[in-house]
Amino acid sequence: MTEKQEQILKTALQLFAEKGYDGTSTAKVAKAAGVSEGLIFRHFTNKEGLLKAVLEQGHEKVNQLYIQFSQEENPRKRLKSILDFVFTVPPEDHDFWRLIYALKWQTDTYDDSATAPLKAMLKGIFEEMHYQEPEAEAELVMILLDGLVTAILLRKPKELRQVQNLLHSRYML
Amino acid sequence: MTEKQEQILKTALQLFAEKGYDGTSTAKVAKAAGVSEGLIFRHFTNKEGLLKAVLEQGHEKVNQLYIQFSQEENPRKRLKSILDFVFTVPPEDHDFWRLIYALKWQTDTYDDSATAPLKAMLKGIFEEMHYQEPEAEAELVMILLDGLVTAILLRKPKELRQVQNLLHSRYML
DNA sequence: AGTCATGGTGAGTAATCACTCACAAAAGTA
DNA sequence: TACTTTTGTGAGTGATTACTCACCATGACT
Repeated sequence: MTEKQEQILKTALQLFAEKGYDGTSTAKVAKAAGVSEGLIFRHFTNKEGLLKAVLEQGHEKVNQLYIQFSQEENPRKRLKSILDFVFTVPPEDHDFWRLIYALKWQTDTYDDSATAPLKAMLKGIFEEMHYQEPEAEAELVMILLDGLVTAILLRKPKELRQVQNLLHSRYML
Repeated sequence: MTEKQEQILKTALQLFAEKGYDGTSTAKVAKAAGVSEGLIFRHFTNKEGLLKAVLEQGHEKVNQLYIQFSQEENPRKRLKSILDFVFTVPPEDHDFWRLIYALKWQTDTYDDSATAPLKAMLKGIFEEMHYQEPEAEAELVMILLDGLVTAILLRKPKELRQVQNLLHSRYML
């Protein structure tokens, strides 16, 4: 991976997250990255290939995250680390999450295989914690996480801290 | 409002929701609506004007919804009607909500003035119900509703019914 | 030194983009 | 009927789109 290649990926992520995939031309990416437009196609074949490359490097981070969660010693700590993570998503990852969340609404892109492992983990957690309906509870938390990430990424509500405390007490964390 | 005008709005909503605003050209809208492209600009000035017109007719429905919620006789019923609404969003309105949710991620479009009245209503509900932190609780429900709509519009999880029951018992509805 | 793969450029390309405009049909008004 | 306004068309417009390609530079291997 050359320096210019990394620069392209970094710039593309930035612009895709900010203006949307369809709203960002390869010409703009090239210009902002300080690179000729042809180079994008040399390395990534086409615009879709560029998007895939951008997403791929992000997905590695996500997988590491799942591993990190699963290594907590008991279900309660696992749930806490998952929940607390979304309240403190690293700002340098905001662009990536923004892009992911924006792309969800593009019909031909959506695919929930990326979230399936998390859902399975949550179900396991609630089974271990002897909840009556672990599956539904897991789905509810998935829905909650989704809403939380959305709020944090684009509304940044001032009551976040209190919401976090509310959830801690509700799940006894 | 002429027949062709309505046809344009209907088609635009459909395509914007499906392919995104940036992913839909005025030429495609015109063709799908069975109308000359020039007519779009005659009636709506430009593409942005078309989007605004599409959104406006949707917002009327939303305001009626708020009125409907507020007319419930007590806070518990108000909360129930809000919560139950999202579980049964009319399919004919799905395109509108899809568009709204997709546009949220477009930086230059987002504006939470449309959701502020709902948040205020929720706060009032939890105050009347003597919750300890009505503001935070309202924010949490806003976040939940956001996640719920997302799930219903594009994942349609099979445990929806159970999630609804879970929420009913959790808020004692 | 010579060869070759790889990285990088910039000027092309046809197609599509949002938008305009001269014009005509239709509808309203007197 | 005659006049005006509104609705509608379709062939334009220049700019931008994703993408190609002939060409050059660099460095590694023989």
